[in-house]
Amino acid sequence: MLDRALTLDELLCFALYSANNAMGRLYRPLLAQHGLTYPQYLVLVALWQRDGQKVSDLGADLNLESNTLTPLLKRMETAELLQRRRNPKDERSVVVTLTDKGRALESEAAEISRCILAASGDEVADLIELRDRVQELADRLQRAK
Amino acid sequence: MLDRALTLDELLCFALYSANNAMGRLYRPLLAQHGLTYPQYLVLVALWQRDGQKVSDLGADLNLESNTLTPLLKRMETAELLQRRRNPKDERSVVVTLTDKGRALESEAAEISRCILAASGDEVADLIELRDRVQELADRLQRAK
DNA sequence: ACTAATTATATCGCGTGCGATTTATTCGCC
DNA sequence: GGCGAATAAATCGCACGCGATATAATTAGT
Repeated sequence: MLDRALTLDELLCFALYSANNAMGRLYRPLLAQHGLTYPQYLVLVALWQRDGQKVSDLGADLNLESNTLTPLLKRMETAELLQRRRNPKDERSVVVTLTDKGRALESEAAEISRCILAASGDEVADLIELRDRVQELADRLQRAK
Repeated sequence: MLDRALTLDELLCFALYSANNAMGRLYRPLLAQHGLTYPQYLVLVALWQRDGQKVSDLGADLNLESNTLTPLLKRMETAELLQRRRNPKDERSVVVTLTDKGRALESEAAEISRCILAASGDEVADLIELRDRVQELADRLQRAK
């Protein structure tokens, strides 16, 4: 019943940590061509799917809070990828909206995904199953909090 | 053959990103009790398995480089978890060795793993299979670089 | 044995993640 | 309608990851 310290290779958390870092290293040069970072790209993906979200909505999508999102979104606003405006109906919240430039990048995204897919090798069906299993784990860990 | 931008839910990279963040949030309070951060814990795991490694060896274990490891190891040295000494045989390299304090923490590690395991829920066999699949992916991404 | 190339760490700057706290706005209750 | 509680962002500080570069030690080639 687990009475010793596990090795790196035995740790699920380390596999996730390694895979996430490796994924980031793969995305970095592809995204840098468009002046994006990895989390900025994820924000764009969320906004392509549904534009005009509040900061807290984006936080729910990405499992992040304003302490991470606010500075990130400000940098993206400076890069003219999106706009941040106080909601007139409720001045507490801030609505995030894509600019033309931010929307235009969507057409480049498929090419990036193709590059990642190629590097991930393997059968697409296997990757999809892996994705779903990892996402289930993420959800379980989230709830365990 | 993938002619559109994927949604967040479709992205394997986002599943990994979420799971890794969630894992970190779960570990944080457990590790904080011992004054550790998540990557510091991974360094300890590597050293418990094999003490007296060079910085570059640790880098190979963890897939990190000196730009990340050097400051991290310095903080751990300040916390008296380990020692950093130039190798007398080759003054370019630095050998990292656990202190008694760093070694002593190994006995606490099993308890931490038990907490994480509990939060990960599910069958242990499933988690092991997931870990291996994620690790395979990490290796594939690493090689694709 | 000199020197260029290589190797091993270290340094620097930037963009996250996140705990802790603050500020601004709205809601709830009397 | 006034006021304390709740809600939404923002701010601050710290520890990563990593690209780019610098520094120091060793090796290789002649």
